[in-house]
Amino acid sequence: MNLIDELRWRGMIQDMMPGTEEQLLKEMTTAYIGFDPTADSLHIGSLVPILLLVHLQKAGHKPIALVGGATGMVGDPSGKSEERNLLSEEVLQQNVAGVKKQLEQFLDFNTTRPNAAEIANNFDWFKNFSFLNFIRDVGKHITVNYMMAKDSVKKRLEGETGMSFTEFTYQLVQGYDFYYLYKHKNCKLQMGGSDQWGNIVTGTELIRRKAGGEAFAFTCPLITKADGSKFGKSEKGNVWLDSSRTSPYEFYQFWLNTSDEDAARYIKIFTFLSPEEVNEILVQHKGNEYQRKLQKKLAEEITAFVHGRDALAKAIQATDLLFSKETLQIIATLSHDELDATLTGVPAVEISREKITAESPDIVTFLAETAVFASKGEARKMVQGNGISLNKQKVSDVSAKIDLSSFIHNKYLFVQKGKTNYYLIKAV
RNA sequence: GGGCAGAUGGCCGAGCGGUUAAAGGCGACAGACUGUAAAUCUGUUCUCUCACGAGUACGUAGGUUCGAACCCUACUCUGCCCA
Repeated sequence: MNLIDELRWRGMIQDMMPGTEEQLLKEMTTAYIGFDPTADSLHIGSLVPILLLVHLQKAGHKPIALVGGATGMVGDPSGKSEERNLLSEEVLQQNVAGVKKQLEQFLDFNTTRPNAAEIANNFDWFKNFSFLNFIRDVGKHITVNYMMAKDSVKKRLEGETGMSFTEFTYQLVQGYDFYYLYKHKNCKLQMGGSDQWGNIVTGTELIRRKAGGEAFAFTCPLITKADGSKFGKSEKGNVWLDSSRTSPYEFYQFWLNTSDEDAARYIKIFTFLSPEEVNEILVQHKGNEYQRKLQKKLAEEITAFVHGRDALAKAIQATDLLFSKETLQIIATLSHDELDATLTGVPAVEISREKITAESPDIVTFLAETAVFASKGEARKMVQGNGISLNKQKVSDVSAKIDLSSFIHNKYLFVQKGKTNYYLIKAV
């Protein structure tokens, strides 16, 4: 299978410019994707573009990951119904550094290879590009009529929030990136999410008009969930690639909870499994959905890709322990150190032993103090609503007292909020 | 610079002098059912309080009134139109 065939099979191609496939078959092609430095870590929404670059490199082409130090200063209006707030320069620089570091994990930068990956920051070519020069050199080639026809612009003109000149300019800035990379890196292909199509096409247009060159593009569909809710959110918010923000355990859990319908699509998109392997899993899954082999495989593959095999092993250990029917019995057989090691990544809170002995607080106070809940009121509602378990035992009595005897090994207390959210409380 | 419209809880959106902590929807969380799914049904969803209750809140600051999200004034911000 060639690259495009494979990506098509995986469901990763939405739109493609004519000639793209031929270009990729003809020669080693340099291609790029831009990443927005809106935070100092990428989240799983960026996983698809990352994977596109990885697939591209595996197919023998040369990937460039572009960090938008400059475009991040402007703000992409695509898919946004409102004007964005500008990030300060310091924040932006931190973010660029963080994002860069993460991207480096996923691609092969070994310069002995002809298709070694590269990282670029568009701030490098924009920082000394004056406004006047920009509007003369770049702006002159694209008509306002053309720019206004873009969906991202049209929507905002029709909407009621309007659009600043800054964001209106965005497509030109990004378009120039493509032109610049075309000129200086012989980069002929840009990829991205389907929301980027308009911006990308402005780039190819600029290359055509300004350089008389031909450049190509394809986009992948935005990841959706079958129930229509937003992909990439857990009850704690974004799912990040940075393990200090979202632990491998939480990351693994996120994927494990994918619905059947979604998982069947995701396994093609987010893993490198071959069609045969995927088919086999789908066949095994059918009729045995309760075993959730599909979700497990999905979670394993992605967690290993992002966090490595060791982290995956720990995530599975913790999962097996917490969601087992014999959690308590197993724990009884483990030493403190073994427990600590097994439960890496499970949200943990420490509380002083003296405090518990001295106060033996009621469960509501206790849960509020250990930060499982923000307030007593919230904790109370949840206990009354039958949503809290201590050491796997439902507790619905608001006045229940907590003392050291509640702790396993005199040290560990498992608080469960709902069915799936565990907090480990350690008495120290 | 001038005219017009608007600013309500995480979001959308009703309310237009007392019965409004503010309809409805979305989102979020929980319960039931299940497979740690999905769909469905139920409950919760400003803060504090065991609770009775209390405190804040409808862009900001004043004012009118027994009483204001609702009326008046000024200001701020947003959009539209004109110059």
